[in-house]
Amino acid sequence: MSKYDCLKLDNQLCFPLYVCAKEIVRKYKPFLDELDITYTQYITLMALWEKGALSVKELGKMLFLDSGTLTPLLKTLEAKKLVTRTRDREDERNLVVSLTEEGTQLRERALSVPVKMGSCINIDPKDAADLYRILHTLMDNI
Amino acid sequence: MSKYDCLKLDNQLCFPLYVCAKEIVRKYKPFLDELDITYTQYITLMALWEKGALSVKELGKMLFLDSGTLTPLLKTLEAKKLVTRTRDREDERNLVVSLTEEGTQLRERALSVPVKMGSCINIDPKDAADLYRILHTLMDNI
DNA sequence: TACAATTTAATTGTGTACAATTCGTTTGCA
DNA sequence: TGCAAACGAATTGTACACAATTAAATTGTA
Repeated sequence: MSKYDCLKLDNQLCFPLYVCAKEIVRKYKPFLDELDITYTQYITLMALWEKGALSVKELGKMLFLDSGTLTPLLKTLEAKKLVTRTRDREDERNLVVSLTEEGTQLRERALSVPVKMGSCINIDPKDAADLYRILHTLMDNI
Repeated sequence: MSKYDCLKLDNQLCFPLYVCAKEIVRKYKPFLDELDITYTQYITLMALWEKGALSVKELGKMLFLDSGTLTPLLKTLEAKKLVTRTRDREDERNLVVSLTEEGTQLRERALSVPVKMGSCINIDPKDAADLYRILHTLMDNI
């Protein structure tokens, strides 16, 4: 019961959030290694698999990432021949990121990732639902 | 209702976790800037304020970080004159990290950080309690 | 229609993160 | 007691993450 209690790690909400996020991303690693992609590349591909093609700005908005992170990441995905990067003819400021044939096909192999993750996370279904809701509420308030 | 639904960003649990952790750490930035420290340096100091002195190994266990992250971070804190790094006389393999006078004093100024964060996060108290419990359960299972 | 303001990516610089490896110290045991 | 195994930190290499700045293209407006 000290005035410093609010500075104890155990009383923080952000710290376990930060740890869980890191550790779960780490859990993904062996499964993503099989696809030769990182977690950030994985969520980028998820956005593209769903939407087909997106500008860097749209990707940034969906993934909460800026061009400083996305530009080198997209160049890496291009080097892996999973996406193409082309300027929008209508507005040359926009860079359009599209899936290649190979990038589209990777979706099939990626189907196993959520399955494998599901069986190694071990969370109560109700907790998962609560967590999902609370995190989305939090995201909206930020 | 496609077989690819499990690969939609909206159906992920890890993605909002990753986003919320990042965005909340970003919310800390202006307040931590005033103390001239980063978020990772902040949680390191929190561990030290609570325990006094810790080896790199103990810090790593508390913070879920390895020496690859901690070694340069602790050298930075040492350069800022907030901690000292000395080898344990009993076992020269251990590096003991201790607070300097200045590092100890920083605790006073840090007291305002949780206060300021509390008023800019805006989360229902029951949700906060649920989130805290669920994240700790998750941490234990990883 | 010039040109300032805005928009979008790219770049630069700093600071994590972590896997894998290396290095010095200590421990265990043959 | 000598030496292999284990241990703890440091190092190396790769990949984010983001603030701040720059650069190119477009838009709005006087």
